[in-house]
Amino acid sequence: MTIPVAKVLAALLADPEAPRYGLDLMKLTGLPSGTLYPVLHRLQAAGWLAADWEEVDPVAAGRPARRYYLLTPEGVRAARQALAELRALAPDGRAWGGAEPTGAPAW
Amino acid sequence: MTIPVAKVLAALLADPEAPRYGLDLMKLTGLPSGTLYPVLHRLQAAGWLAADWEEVDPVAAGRPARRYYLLTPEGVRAARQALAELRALAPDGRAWGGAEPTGAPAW
DNA sequence: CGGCGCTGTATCGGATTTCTACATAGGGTG
DNA sequence: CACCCTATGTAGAAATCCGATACAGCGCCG
Repeated sequence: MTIPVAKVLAALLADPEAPRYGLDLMKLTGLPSGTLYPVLHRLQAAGWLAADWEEVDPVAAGRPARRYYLLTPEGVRAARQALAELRALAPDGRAWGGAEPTGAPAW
Repeated sequence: MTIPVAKVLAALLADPEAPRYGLDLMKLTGLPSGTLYPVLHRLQAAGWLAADWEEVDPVAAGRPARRYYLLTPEGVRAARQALAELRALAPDGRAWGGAEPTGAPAW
């Protein structure tokens, strides 16, 4: 898990039913294409993400066909857990239990 | 910002007055030394972290001297903001506003 | 007294990941 | 025809992570 990957997962998880495409995710996450597309490919390879070409006539639509991405059921589970771990890492209050200060330096 | 860096900042921010040393942070964050020490060095270079050797006689103490790390005032501010951004990225509910589903694929 | 484990800090090098450019390709506009 | 927009994607350099390894001294055990 890296932060760009987490951003992509968060965007997809915002509405797990809604298919997203690359340019869409670039705007949602703020990631450049050179980061986003490799991430999407890796998520596919991991089986977290399914991809399909939009079935549209580019000429009629007046734009290139999009490649739509949707989290797999496994991807939804995994993404939820990954984000939960991230959340645990960045606590709101100082919930960082454990370990009293270990000792004072000489200063 | 990367996740290991965030872990270090979170550990230091749990009690910003408490000086921490390497092995301490390794246990708190779960990071291996090969990750932690470079992170600490980078944070120092960025001016977020101050470091000082413990002034203790290793023989008397029965252990090696520790190198204590403490967030600078700027480091505290920056760390708080960095963690706040991370938190915003991993929302609890689907607070991921903006952008309705952009369109439906053919499937 | 030799070996092992513990505390502590630290570097090296391979693998992974990020990001700045650039590439491609078609449509619309001035 | 030049230029911008949508859209996906690759190449190469730089940053980063992490397992392995290093070093050094102390204490313990047989």
